Amino acid sequence: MNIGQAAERSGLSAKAIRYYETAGLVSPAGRSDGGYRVYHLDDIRMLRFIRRARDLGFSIERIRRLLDLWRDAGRASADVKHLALDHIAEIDGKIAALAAMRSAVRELADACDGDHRPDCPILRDLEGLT
Amino acid sequence: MNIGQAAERSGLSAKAIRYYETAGLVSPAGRSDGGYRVYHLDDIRMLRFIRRARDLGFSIERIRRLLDLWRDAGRASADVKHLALDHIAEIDGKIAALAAMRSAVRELADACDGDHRPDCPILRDLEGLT
DNA sequence: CCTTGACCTTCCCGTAAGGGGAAGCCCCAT
DNA sequence: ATGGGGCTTCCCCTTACGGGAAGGTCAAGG
Repeated sequence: MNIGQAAERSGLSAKAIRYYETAGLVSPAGRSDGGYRVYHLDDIRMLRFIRRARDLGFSIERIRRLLDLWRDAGRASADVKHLALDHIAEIDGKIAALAAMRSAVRELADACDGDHRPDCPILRDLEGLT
Repeated sequence: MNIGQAAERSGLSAKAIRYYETAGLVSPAGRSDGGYRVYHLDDIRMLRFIRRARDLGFSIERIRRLLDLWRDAGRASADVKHLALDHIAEIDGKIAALAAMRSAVRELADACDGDHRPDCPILRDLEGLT
């Protein structure tokens, strides 16, 4: 099947599939006589794997390692778990940073009347308290 | 003062200051005879404003609007508050997305023994349940 | 006066993960 | 054979800068 069909069946875009190929995530697809990329069911399975991992927020680099483990019948589940825990730690870091910003902005917004007058604690904070 | 001093006093990098200039966030700095950018105390105040806003996660585009309001003596605090609330909504969206990923990955990781054996629910999930 | 070294300038490339779109083949049906 | 999709590669765009090259400027010291 062609890339359009592969995209539809995997839930990825054709652009993304080509990108994964150039990024070395998937090995170059075979080509038809006319130069079209050709995909088989095994490829679709791998593309769906990638899609699910992307949905879970895994980076391309980590997905590369997940795929390596997936293909390695002798893998240790500990290695997979380690990747997942690293990913969680990264997410936690991002959430913490966002939550800190959120509460700071929230406090400023709460202190702001939000009326037609120009006086605003938000701007006063940004101006600097020093 | 030169850009290095301005950077030090504002807490920004010289690169960032030049970037804000090309991005139209700040008006082009005056130049010395030798072509160096020259900054005054007012500029430092604005740069610190930008830095604080960046620390709070505001995008360049929103900071542009914040600066417009800051300079507008006749502004309504409601407009500033609106920008802040928009920002909070954006942060909330990101946090929600990250939290959803986190809990999904967490569940998979919890279900994984993490031993030397190859069997792993994480990979089974990524493979697709269908 | 000259040199050194720190500082500054512009310019270009790189980031993550693709999206958008152009120019040009390929393929199938009519 | 022709029309219209689908496919190809290629290049630019995104965020908010960081890194580094090539070269100009400035102040201090010999």
